Amino acid sequence: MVRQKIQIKKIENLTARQVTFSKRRRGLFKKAQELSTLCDADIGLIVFSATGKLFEYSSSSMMQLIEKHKMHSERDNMDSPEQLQSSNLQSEKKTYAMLSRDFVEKNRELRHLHGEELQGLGLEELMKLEKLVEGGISRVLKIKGEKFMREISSLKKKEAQLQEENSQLKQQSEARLNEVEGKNAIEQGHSADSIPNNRSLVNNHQDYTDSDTSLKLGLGIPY
Amino acid sequence: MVRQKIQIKKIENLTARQVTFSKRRRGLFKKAQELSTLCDADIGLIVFSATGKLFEYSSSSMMQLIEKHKMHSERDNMDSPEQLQSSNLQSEKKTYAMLSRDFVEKNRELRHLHGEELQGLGLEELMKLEKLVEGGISRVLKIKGEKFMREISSLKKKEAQLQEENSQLKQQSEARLNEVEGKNAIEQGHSADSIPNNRSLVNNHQDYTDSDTSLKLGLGIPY
DNA sequence: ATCTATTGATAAGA
DNA sequence: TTCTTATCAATAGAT
Repeated sequence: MVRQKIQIKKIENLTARQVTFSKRRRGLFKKAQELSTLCDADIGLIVFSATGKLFEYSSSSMMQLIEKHKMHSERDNMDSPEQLQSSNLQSEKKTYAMLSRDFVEKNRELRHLHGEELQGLGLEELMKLEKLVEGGISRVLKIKGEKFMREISSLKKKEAQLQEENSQLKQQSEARLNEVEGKNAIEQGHSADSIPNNRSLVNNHQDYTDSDTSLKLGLGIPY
Repeated sequence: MVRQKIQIKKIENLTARQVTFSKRRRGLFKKAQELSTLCDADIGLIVFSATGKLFEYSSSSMMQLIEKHKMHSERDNMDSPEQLQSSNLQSEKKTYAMLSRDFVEKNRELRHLHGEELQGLGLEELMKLEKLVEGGISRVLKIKGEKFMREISSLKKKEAQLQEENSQLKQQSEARLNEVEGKNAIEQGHSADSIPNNRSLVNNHQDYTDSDTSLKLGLGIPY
């Protein structure tokens, strides 16, 4: 189709045929892959060269694709009168058929809920669908709202606790400052370089059990 | 690849996707047929659209081709010692498993879109779901709105037509009244009990072709 | 393999 | 769906 247009008939020259096979095979596989990607299609392509070599492409699993294909062709052909097959096999086929029918159905519903393929529907159906999707979003929003509320209230609780702890720590700190100053006043002149109050600021609920502040702290915080 | 080069990724617009699917599918089948003819290759091509519709091409018999393919893949994979099960059965089992897994998945998604089984989901997932359902309802509402608009405009058109018809019928009626009165004036005394104007009000476009009113009526109303 | 002149395929729009 | 048209992509023939 280029330097000179070619006829679509078997290429007699072996070399030319092999070259063309290689080139066009690549082109074909590429096109198959593109179609599968662009249009979300499930594609299987099997090519046997004249020499019997196998080349294949499939967008998912060739096996699955072939099974799916079998189901389809069976469904199409099976209104024929000769069902001499084992009932086991028959029931399996029925199961397949039902599964695939159901599958197609569910897919359609899914696409509708996603807002696709709506052009063919009537006003009645669209309004039903609207109710359905509305119901869906309202429930989604409800759950989301509840989650947010829970998260917010838990955060508020934590905030309150932290503020409480904070103010109590301030009181504690001031109390200690007063205490230290008092002691310094009493011990004035006895030992000038003593450092009696280098404990950590928190984790001291056992200390000063006579202090109102420490008591509240120990009760209010679970961890 | 044309008016504008496109990215090879899923086409999001449904209509565009369907159109592209249709065009490229044809192109792909043509290329497959050409390769088969030119290079004497045995080719099978199976395409499932996103909606589950099957399209297929094969240069010989699809069944034969699939059998041939099975033999090849078996030779490649089955050099293991234990081929207790027929590969046929194995592949069928796998297909079952995949189908049912897919089925469960789709059902879960459906229930989520319906707003069910949301308790286990995290905030992130819920927000994604909200977007999804929002997109769905907005598309549903868009289509519904368009339908309503079309219906409304068609109703308005009909209303205008009916009003036009109405006013013309009024004119006609008055014209006839005048005519009758005129005739009565002329025929006064000749035959007192004649009833010359008891034809139906509508469906008389052939009558009074010399009357301006009737002429307009005949032109303006299509039925 | 690589190069290109040409034909073929096709995206966008009607 | 089908047609048209402007472009991009595939590829026949040569090297």
